[in-house]
Amino acid sequence: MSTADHRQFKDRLYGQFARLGKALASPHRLELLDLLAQTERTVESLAAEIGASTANASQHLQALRRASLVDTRKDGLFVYYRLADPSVVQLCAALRTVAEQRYADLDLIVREHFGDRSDPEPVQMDELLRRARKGDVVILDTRPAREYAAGHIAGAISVPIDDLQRRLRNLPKSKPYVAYCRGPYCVYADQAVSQLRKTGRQAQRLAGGFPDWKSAGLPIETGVSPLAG
Amino acid sequence: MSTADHRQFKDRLYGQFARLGKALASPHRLELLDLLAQTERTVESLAAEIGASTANASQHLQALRRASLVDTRKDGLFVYYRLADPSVVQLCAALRTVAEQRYADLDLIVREHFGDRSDPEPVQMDELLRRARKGDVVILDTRPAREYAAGHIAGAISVPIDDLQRRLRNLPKSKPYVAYCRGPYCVYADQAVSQLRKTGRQAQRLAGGFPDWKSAGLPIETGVSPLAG
DNA sequence: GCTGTATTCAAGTACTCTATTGAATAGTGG
DNA sequence: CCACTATTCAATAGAGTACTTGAATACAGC
Repeated sequence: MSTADHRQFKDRLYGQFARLGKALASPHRLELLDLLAQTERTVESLAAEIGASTANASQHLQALRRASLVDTRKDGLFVYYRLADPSVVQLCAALRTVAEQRYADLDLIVREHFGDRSDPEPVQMDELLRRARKGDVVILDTRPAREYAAGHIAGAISVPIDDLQRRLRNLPKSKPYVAYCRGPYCVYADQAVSQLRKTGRQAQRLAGGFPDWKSAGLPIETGVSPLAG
Repeated sequence: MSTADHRQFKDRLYGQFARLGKALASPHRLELLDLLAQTERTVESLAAEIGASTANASQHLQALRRASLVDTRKDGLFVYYRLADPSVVQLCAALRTVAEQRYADLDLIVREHFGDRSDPEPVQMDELLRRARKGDVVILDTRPAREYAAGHIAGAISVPIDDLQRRLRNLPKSKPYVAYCRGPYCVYADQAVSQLRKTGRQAQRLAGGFPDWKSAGLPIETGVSPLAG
């Protein structure tokens, strides 16, 4: 166990950790991970969502795969990418936490885009769980139907944000609403809350998104909604 | 809230997160963060420990500072670097967790350097806490005295690994030992366990290091040992 | 086997990051 | 004020990365 051996060990050890760091060093790759935290998806659909060419998205996805952060599954013509491990979600959450603690810029960017989000206050996850158990709340999943089908908060109904206006008439006016979406920086839930409140309904957004709920070990379901349409 | 606005928002948002990723993309910087998780240190001392030139270490430290992961304090001729926030420790821990889950290489590298660590089994943190409360264990902090002074497990005594051989005669032979150090990939605790067992003592290492213990919110103390010498 | 499509590969250019070297800066102690 | 030291800055060459373009691959359906 010479000094040189020891140095070589540390270089190799931290070299492995840096593989992960390198994979996290690109805005596009981080956005891809956030999308894959919802559900597996094809290259083309991911490329369209992040506003990059298919070839470029494919390259980034392969970089993530080389870093063992994602896996693939082939189905006919399509290659589906998915997160390789639940711990990846927690790694992304840890990144988010540090950024929120330390980057004033982040707060500025978010305020500029969302306006002041402090009214109404978001509902915390444990509070939503309590209210859901008492049954005095309607939980809206505002994500695309595919993502709802791949997993959603137990008891939530699927109302993709683009369908909300059309389906408003079928939603009760008396009950309070809690809307959620992909995560704290996703706009869907904010838009849903805004639309619901315009119609006189009581509505708040959930503090986190579905991945946060899931990795906290709170109750989830999969499959399509019996009320869908 | 046009599509273009939305894209610009996401680009800026993930750009901020990627600042963190970029900072984590270098083996040297990750090693520096692990060292700073123990205590604040000067540039030169960090440079020597990671085996890099002072100028090079300084550059990496400045990169970490630009990413807001570390802060500095000037004292006379020396600049002391320290972690900017406890959440940084948890970010490093999240990196470690994913690497352990996904990288078989990591396990190989560790086995090659440490040999088979499964004998004796490391003690988990909650178990050590229980045993410490009953008082039937001697907790050894094998890190350099400076790091012990900056913070250590409550009740631990400071025996830097280089002093252990010399101080063996003053350590009781009847009690069981638990040694800890900087973290799971630090050799000090393993070396201490090996030396203690050679003298017929019962000894195990702690599963994590001091930063893990601290960020788990378990009891800690600061200051020099009354028994030091 | 042929056609059409999703994905990957390969090549090229522009850009960024890394480590080294030697000089510049800022502060201490005489 | 001077000598000394810890740290940072500046300049460099080399390595690695990002995005684009166009071709190659692999598979489904006919």
